[in-house]
Amino acid sequence: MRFYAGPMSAIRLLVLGAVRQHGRAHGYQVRNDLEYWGAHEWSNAKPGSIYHALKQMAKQGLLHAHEIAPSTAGGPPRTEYEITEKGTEEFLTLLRGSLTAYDQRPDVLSAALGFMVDLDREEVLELLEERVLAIEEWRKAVTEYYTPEDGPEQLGHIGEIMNFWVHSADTGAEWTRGLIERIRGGAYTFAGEGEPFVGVLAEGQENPYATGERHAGDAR
Amino acid sequence: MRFYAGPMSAIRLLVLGAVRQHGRAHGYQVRNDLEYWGAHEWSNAKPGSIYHALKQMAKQGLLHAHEIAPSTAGGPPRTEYEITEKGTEEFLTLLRGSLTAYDQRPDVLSAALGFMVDLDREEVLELLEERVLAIEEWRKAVTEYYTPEDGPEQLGHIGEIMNFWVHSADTGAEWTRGLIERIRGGAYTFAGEGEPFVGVLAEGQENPYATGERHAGDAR
DNA sequence: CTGGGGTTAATCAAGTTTGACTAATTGACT
DNA sequence: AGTCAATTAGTCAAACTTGATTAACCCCAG
Repeated sequence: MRFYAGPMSAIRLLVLGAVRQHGRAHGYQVRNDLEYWGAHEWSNAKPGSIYHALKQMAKQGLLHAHEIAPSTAGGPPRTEYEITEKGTEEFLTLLRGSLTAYDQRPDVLSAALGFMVDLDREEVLELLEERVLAIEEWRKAVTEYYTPEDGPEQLGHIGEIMNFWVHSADTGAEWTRGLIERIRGGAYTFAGEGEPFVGVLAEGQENPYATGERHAGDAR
Repeated sequence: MRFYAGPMSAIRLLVLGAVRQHGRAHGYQVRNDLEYWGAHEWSNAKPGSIYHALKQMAKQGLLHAHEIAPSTAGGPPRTEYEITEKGTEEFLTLLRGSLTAYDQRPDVLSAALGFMVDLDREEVLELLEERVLAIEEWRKAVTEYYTPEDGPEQLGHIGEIMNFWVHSADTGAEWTRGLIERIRGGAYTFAGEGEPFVGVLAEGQENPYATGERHAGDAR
């Protein structure tokens, strides 16, 4: 059921999606877009990780690297990337998987939410319904497995750990149901429904959510 | 507000705590305890990470390594570790920080729950109250910062990302309040309250939650 | 016309995480 | 006596992440 073999962080999805929306993008542009979405707050989208992901995915044929174009706006020459056919497939696979699978890493779902409008409304609804089912199954498996024969008191305070997971699963499912309702009710503009929502910064546009001072407490 | 500089994963807290409970432990013992607590399901407590953490923390003086003792039960010779004074301090700092700080990584809180009984009941209550406050502050900062002047509709579907964080924060705070009530109501046995709950496997005791087949769906 | 500060863009070393692998010993079954 | 599987214990290369640093270029105050 795991769609992608390897560490399932959000970075690949984020970078692939950013490059895809631009058509052609260099690292700094990707970095800026992700910052615009606040991704540096809730995911590991830091410069090093972004450049690493770009190179790695270029090596794997998911991106095509256009060798150094001289910068038009100061700074060192830059490498531009375009998504390949294989990369697009990977993007869609990751996106569908991240919407469906419950792996309790909030960054993965957050990233997927940012790109969900790249799919059909109907498909997103199906995927989210599947997500709810996956959460419910997960919950059932966990509670059955971790309940000792002689009652849950046997676990002592350790039981609070399970309690916490289960609570997270339940509230996660509840939230997903809410999202399903909003989408079913006509919210947002999905693929093939006309003018898409613009989520990238145009060349030269200033970033209202620019980085710098942390503003959201200590949350990473 | 961040108590520990460096990647705030749960592994150091888990390993320090496991060694501490044993008094003296080798890597495999730690690995087994963490498995017993289900930590391999909800954290990065995999063999490689555990052995790495042991070595690293020994290098940093948090653990003292007793060089190779011949194994008494098969397998290659093993290195035993004891926690040092510095290590105990670090453990308590990490533990307090993990209970207090809201960094939305469920594994950190889970690990802390497992060790909370190593502190006084009163202190845990204070730390958890502080956690609730931290969550509320975080929420306020995020909603204020990410609300465009011309109304939240401007964000389009991207707003669902924030909505998701905020929902997680709210339900996290709610759960914490529930835990506070249970603890205040006398649940569990904390430091200095007599017979502590035994959370480690004795030498030779079989592990009822032994690893192997994944049982909890695809959750990592 | 120069040199310090900011912006653009990317690199690097150090540390961490991962999944797969190695290796030693026991015990059980031939 | 031999060997095969399971258990015990740990190592390793490859990949990933991080924070700091580098490097090119622009602007403009002095």
